[in-house]
Amino acid sequence: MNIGEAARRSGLPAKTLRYYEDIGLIVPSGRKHNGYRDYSDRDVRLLRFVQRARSLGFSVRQCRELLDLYLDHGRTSADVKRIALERIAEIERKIRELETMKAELAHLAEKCHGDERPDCPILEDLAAFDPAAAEERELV
Amino acid sequence: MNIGEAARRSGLPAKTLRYYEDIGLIVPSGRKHNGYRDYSDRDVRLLRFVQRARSLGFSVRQCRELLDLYLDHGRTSADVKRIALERIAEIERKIRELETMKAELAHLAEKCHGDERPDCPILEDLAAFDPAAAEERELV
DNA sequence: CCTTGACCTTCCGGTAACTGGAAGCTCCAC
DNA sequence: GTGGAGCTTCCAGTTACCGGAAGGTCAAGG
Repeated sequence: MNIGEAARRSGLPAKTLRYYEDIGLIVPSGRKHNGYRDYSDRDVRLLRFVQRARSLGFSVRQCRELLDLYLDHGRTSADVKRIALERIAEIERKIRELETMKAELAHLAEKCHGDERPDCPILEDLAAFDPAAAEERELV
Repeated sequence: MNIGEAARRSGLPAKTLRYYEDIGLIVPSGRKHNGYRDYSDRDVRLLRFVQRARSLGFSVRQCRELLDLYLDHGRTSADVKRIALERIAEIERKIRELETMKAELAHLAEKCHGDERPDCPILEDLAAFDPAAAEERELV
């Protein structure tokens, strides 16, 4: 099938399919006489696999690993689980980071009147930032 | 002062200071006779301001807005607060997205034995992904 | 038979916010 | 005067694509 149909069936833009071919992630089975890419049903299954993995936040590199495991019948589920747990840990780190930012911002926003006057605790906080002190807090 | 000293005092790499000059975010007050960048204490204060704002996850574009407000004594705190609240909303969106990913992954990882056998619910989930059905779920 | 429009091709540039590195100049201490 | 640290500019690479230009292909309709 043509790239457009493969795009529709996989839920990915045609541009992305070309990109995945470029980087060697998923290369269509062949080309038609006219030079058009020819995707097989299997190709579409792999594309969907990657689409789902990407939607869970796996990087393209990780998708490649997962795809390799998927296609390797000698894999162990332990290998797959390890990647998933790493991804979970990564997500948790990111969430903690965002929660910290949110708490600091919320604290500042709360103190800000948000009126027509120029005085603003948010700007004052930004302006008072001392990297040396911040580093010490991090070391504690 | 030289770029190295300004970097130390602001907590940013020298490379970043050059980058900020390139994009016109913070341009050092002048140059010395030898062509070296010359940062003033005020420049360092602005660099710290940006460093702190970046650490709260503001984009460089948003940093520019905040910096403009900081330097505009005719600003209103309402403008600043609006930017902060937008950033908070953005953070909350991102956290929700990550929480969803984490929940799905955790669910899959839990079902996976993680042993030496190849059978793996994680890979099965990825392989069974149906973009049409996923889209319908989204529309609900 | 020709045209029109949808679809396909490749290639190039841009995104955000830097980071790394090469080639070359400057300054200071020994 | 020599060595090393620090400075300069410029170019390329990172991630995962997206937008667009220039041009080939195909099927349907007049």
